[in-house]
Amino acid sequence: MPAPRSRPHNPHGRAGARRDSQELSREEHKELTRQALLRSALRLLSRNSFDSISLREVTREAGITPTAFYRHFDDMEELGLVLVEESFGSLRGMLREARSNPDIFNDVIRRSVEVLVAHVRSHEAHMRFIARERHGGVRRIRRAIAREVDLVTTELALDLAVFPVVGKWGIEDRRLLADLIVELMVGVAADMVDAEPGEHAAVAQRSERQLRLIMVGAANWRAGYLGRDRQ
Amino acid sequence: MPAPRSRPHNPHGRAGARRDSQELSREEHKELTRQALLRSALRLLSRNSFDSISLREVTREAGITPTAFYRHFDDMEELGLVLVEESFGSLRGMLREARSNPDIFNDVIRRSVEVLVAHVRSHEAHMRFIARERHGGVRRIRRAIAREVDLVTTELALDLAVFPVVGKWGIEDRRLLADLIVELMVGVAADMVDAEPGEHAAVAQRSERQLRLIMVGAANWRAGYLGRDRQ
DNA sequence: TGTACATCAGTGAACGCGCGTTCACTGATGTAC
DNA sequence: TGTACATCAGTGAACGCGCGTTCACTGATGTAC
Repeated sequence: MPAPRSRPHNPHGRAGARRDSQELSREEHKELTRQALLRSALRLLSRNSFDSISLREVTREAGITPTAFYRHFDDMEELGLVLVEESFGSLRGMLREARSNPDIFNDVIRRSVEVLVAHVRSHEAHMRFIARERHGGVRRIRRAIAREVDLVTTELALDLAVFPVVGKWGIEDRRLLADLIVELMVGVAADMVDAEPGEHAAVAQRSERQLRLIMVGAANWRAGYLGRDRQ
Repeated sequence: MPAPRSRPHNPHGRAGARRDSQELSREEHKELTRQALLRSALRLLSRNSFDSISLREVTREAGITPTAFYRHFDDMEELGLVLVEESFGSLRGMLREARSNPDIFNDVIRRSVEVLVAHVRSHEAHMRFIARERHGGVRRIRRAIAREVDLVTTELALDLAVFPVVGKWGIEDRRLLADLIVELMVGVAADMVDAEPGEHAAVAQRSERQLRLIMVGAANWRAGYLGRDRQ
């Protein structure tokens, strides 16, 4: 006869079950489980792509039964869309700050790369998810990521207005430049999450130099180069 | 009682079974089936990522039984690696030609973009596969794609030696530039396979202008910009 | 040319397994009085 | 403060299904004589 379990459905059990149940409200407890599901999915996504991980795997990893999943998300796709939001949540703020902070105005390029590198290090799983699913097999997730990348690009294009030379360009040309920079940044993030931690510095240095090359191009850009004659 | 089938295992049956069996050797017939498996996988990969399509789906699409798959490949991963080879096979030759052909030397940028765009149009499924699996969930396939992209980059870096200004750079700096260009090109291919055909021209024009911006950067590049002081 | 035999691409049944989703349920937490 | 009841996060059994891989097989193609 198995010993009776007084608390049969606390997924945060492991070590702290009793404390959880004594200290957390039902609402807080539910939120913890939700976070556990999201973290579990991210963990599985570091080895597989989104459309190949299963609802059951995620719940197993989170320590709850498959059925309980539906208390938190309608299906896996909804969970995936939340992961997209999470992934861009803090990143956009940090990038904007890196560009606007007057202290670092003098070397925006180096600082922007540093911010990105730091973000990739501290949010590795999220960034890998973005790199993996940006062109992945789930249309709605691809679209959600494209929308977020688009927002970052638009913000960068606006911020470029305060820079010398580039600031005098039209918004369309600034967007072209912003698009190029963002594409490079996404590529750098993708390279980093796939590289050994020891290679991070080399990847960062390479991308910084590439970014400088782009800026040299921008600084020496004349209307003719851009094919304005076609507009 | 079902009618007896005189040719029970010709997967190319559909319309031409009799002709196949009369005209093709066993070896040729096997090759046709192999091609059918590869094409079926590509078709499925336009909607899902590699690690979520199943061996059974591929054989169903190809019109053979699951068991027969093993006459052609050890497992799905081996088939995937063949797809990587196929995807880069013709592309590398075309890109090299676009750069070396003297007739087009005068506008290498425009012609390179045109070649890429034409290739994406005519090999859409292959290019989507590359974009999707470049950061996808199967390590060996990621590695195989990275190796191929690396080869393209190395070849471009070598060919850049014959260009004015850039030709005088060291191989490392040329590789940095080549890497930037290839990253942009891969991004363009990924954008195109995800875009409506009607948007292809706009994507191509945007990338051509971005490529010109990079070239302006290269033309005006001085050692100091590159952070040579660190080497 | 015909015959006897070898090869091997493709078949079809079978296996154990993990999947997503349903359902009625349990029992701790929360609320009304 | 205590009691009776409502809520609802998580349970566990059950379902039908598609999966990868095994196995012994079939019969057309290929080869030796």
